[in-house]
Amino acid sequence: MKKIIIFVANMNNTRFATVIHILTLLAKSPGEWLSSDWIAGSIQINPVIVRKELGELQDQGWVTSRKGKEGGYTLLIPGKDINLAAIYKTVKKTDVLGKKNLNPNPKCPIGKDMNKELEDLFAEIDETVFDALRHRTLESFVKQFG
Amino acid sequence: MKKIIIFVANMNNTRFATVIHILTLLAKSPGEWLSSDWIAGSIQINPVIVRKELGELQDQGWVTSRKGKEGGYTLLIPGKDINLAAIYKTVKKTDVLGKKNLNPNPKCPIGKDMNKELEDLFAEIDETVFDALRHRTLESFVKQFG
DNA sequence: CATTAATGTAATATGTTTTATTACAAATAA
DNA sequence: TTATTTGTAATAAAACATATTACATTAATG
Repeated sequence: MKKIIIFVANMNNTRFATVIHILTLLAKSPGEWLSSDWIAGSIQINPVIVRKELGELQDQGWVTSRKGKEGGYTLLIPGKDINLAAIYKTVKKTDVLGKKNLNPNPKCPIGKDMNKELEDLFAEIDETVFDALRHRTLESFVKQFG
Repeated sequence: MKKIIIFVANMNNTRFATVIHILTLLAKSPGEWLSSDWIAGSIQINPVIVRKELGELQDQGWVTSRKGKEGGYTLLIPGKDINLAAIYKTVKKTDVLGKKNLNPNPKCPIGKDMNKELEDLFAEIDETVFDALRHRTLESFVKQFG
């Protein structure tokens, strides 16, 4: 699947939950082909959303798909090779601390430098989250399920 | 200002940026009364938004206000006594990793436990962010400005 | 080779959240 | 008394997220 992404505005707030749910199901059934309809039934969301997220997971090289009868999706790599920071990055569209205001007043001595200072702070906090997620893997997450 | 909050649905994505901007301006002018209009002019957002955020900052006990001519807002406590985790908590409405899906399928062995597992993970990441923000203060943030 | 079932994706609709705006009562300085 | 400011409700507009419909394409299988 090839995509040229010009600009994606939407930050889907349930995307991390959705994607880790999808990956958990796939990791629990290695070698099997799960359909978007079946996966959607577990999450109880629309199957088109599931297919879209699976498109991103294919872009990451984690998943492949098969069309037609008996088709579906399956994991290409073991869960221990997918860490949660990488999963988060596939769905993350805004900084952890949110968005900056677009036009702080350049004539105000504070306003003119605000976004530069926030840039540094926001980047640092994002890194903190990545660090915390990096040492966790899909495998360790999946192991928690009975 | 007393409020009974039944349920607040809105998570304003620029709220952290807005609130830290407001607090920075107040901290840079100790003892002065800044109007919501003047503050809004620095951020270049609507003054009503500024007054709403200042309402929350008053609830925290950090700020007080004065109505009427020559009125405005001023800081009640020094910037070193306000840490960024506390600021984040005043505006935070969702977990860092986002929202959970509402109704994972209880008949699915994965679906039925998903939100419990996500709950733990999401709480842990939130704590990580609080920890990173806790050792920074408004004072240290403000000092960065020329 | 017709049928069935699945992905991939566009287009559209609906719902939710965020931000801005309008309006005005209440307060207060001068 | 006038001018100015907060506090807040109500509404509007914009942005974002999710769901739905539709259908071309692909592939297994009887």
